[in-house]
Amino acid sequence: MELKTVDAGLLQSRYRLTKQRAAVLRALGDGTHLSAETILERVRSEMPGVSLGTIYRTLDILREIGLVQVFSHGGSAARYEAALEKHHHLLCSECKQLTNVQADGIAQIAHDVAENAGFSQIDYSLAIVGKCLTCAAIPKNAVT
Amino acid sequence: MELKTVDAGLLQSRYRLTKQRAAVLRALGDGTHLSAETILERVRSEMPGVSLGTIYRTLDILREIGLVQVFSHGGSAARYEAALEKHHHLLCSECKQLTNVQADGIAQIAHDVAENAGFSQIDYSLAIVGKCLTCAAIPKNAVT
DNA sequence: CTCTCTGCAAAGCATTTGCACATTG
DNA sequence: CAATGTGCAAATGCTTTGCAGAGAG
Repeated sequence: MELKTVDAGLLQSRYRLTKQRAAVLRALGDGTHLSAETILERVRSEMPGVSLGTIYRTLDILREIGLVQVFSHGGSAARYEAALEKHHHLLCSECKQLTNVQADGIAQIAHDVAENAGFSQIDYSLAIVGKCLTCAAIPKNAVT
Repeated sequence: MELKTVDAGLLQSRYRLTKQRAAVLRALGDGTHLSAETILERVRSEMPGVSLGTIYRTLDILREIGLVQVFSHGGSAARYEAALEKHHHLLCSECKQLTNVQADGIAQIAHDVAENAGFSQIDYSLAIVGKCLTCAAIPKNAVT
């Protein structure tokens, strides 16, 4: 992801390009599925004093503009990542590891269903949950 | 959904069939996408004094046994419903109304992707988010 | 009778928000 | 300079939990 593209995205919107927002974008650039807390740490490493509130506010704006994709499924903290290309998520129910996957055909189905219901501004996300190879190999009573 | 089936499900497990659990099952029987709070109200109408903690504990057990399906997407409260048949969800981003939809073809795709990754015990859920007809008709600056 | 469950209230966690000051364009 | 963004800390909302007494099998 080019930072210029990102900056442009921000600039085209009614939002200002601040140091903090640039830092959040940089933090997102080289990682996937980061929690707000992790992003805060990354941003603080180069800019101490940034607050968690700002991280959340920024992430929300970025999501609104379409630069960030959020994975929020189940009770735990949401995960954020740069919106590079549409993809879906494979989540291990045991170790909670998230993997990006392509799943062609979903777009068509989702749009059909949504348009049929009269919905507009359609988005969709498929979460596939299961037990990954590694976790499947671990006996139930294994001591961690 | 037959209550007997449900009871059997509970009995087959290591869990006891208490008045509260039966009441939660009854509350779920004739509704969809209920929040824990709503379920609490319903249960209390016939059994005052039940606590929210018990509702959550019960719902979690029912989910574990497979009698209840949970929809938990984004920040707001989770929604619970009896696990009748596999379906997906259409969520209005404005009014948060949830609708069940069928989406054939997803099962195949999800299984292919997951098996390809070596996953087992596969489950999946597709959430389609958009703006419903009603909300699309409301102008942005409408005064509520 | 023993083991599990419940109500209560407090705690926990992720996220949001009000406010006065700092910063951007 | 006017409008927007930020840090801080308190508030919120949903969910979980410890505990002592109640209930199921």
